[in-house]
Amino acid sequence: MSKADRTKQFIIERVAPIFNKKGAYGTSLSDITTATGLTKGAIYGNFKDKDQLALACFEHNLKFFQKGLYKALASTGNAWTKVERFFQFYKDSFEQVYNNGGCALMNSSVEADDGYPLLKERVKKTFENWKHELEGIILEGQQSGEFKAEIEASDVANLIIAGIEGSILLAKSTQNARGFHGLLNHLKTIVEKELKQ
Amino acid sequence: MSKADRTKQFIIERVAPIFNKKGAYGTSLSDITTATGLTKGAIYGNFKDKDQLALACFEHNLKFFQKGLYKALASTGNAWTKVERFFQFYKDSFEQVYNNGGCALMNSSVEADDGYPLLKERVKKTFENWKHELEGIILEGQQSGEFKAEIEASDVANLIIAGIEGSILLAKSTQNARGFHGLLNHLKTIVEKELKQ
DNA sequence: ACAAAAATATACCAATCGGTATAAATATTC
DNA sequence: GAATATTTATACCGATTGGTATATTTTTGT
Repeated sequence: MSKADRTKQFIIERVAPIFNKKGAYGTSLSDITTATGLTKGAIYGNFKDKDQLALACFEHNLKFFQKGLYKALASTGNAWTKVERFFQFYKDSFEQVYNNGGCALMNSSVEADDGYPLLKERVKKTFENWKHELEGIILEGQQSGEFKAEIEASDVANLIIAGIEGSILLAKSTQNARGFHGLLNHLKTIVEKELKQ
Repeated sequence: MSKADRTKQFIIERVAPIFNKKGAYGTSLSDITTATGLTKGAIYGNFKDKDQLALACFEHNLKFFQKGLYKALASTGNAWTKVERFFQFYKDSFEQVYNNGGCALMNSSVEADDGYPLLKERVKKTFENWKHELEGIILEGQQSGEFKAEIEASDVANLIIAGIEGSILLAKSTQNARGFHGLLNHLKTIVEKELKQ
């Protein structure tokens, strides 16, 4: 790993939480130099411009979620266990998400929605990918006879995503972490009823 | 209505959608003067500073939702009809919300979350008020025997809010309006099952 | 350890930012 | 319609913005 690669990584790690909190527009170059202790020269030596750094930080913030998703997916056990592990991941990491500025996907979506076409496309793809993975688990459960055959996997996947994102927004807005866990439990119970035979 | 009041209103109406789309940080004074056709002098003659204008625009954007909420609440009929009308309001106005930059409450929450303490507090209060109103309908339905006595009104209110907000986010991010209506129907069915005797 | 290459710091740029003092123009009141 | 009060336009302010050319320092390969 070259010096440049290490510095790149260092910058991303320091700056990613700030981008998530203040947004790409809201974070200034001086925010970036202060947070890293580096000068503009170093920043622009490693990233072409602010947009590219913002994109790299988005990917970094997303990795956290993707790891959790794939860990749940890769877990042994039946389909419901996987869904359950996925919910558990959100329960376990809520505090960290809360302190990191909230869900990076939601934040980026809101900021990119009416501008930033590149980031907007990345957000879209990530949501679609997320949905696709959840759908996969549900279909798996249907094929094994664990879940009801008549339910629409796509609908339940959407419900889970919308429910989780909405819960994060509500909990963060009202500064109510306990409410988040209650909501997630409620959502899990609903999904369980919809899926299980 | 004085000239100033009319101008204030004119500015708010022109600028509110821009604030909702680009955010308070993201909207510049030149955006504002371009959108209104007025000069800085006129803007600052009617609003103390950009923050005050941003707050006024937030209130304006919110009025739209509040009107829909209270119209559903004030409607005649039993509790479930009110809940149903509330869902219907979101179905009816989704296109407009979509074109206006999404849910103002979500957008403001995301931007204000780590900064803007004044706006953050307004967002929090609005969510809490929203929840309180929904809770009221549910309790009303429980008292009349229309809804199950054992369910927790607060939990269902939270679920409705989180579900709707999450649905807006998902639909807007993936540019899938049909998905929004599907999600809302799904959510309504779930809520119906939870509430009704 | 030395030379070449790469990475970082410094000093600067034009453009734009939010905001204001003042002059001009427009409403309002009588 | 004239006098006054209010509203809007003009011209400017210092500060900050993202970005860059160049000098200096630090890695790296030998």
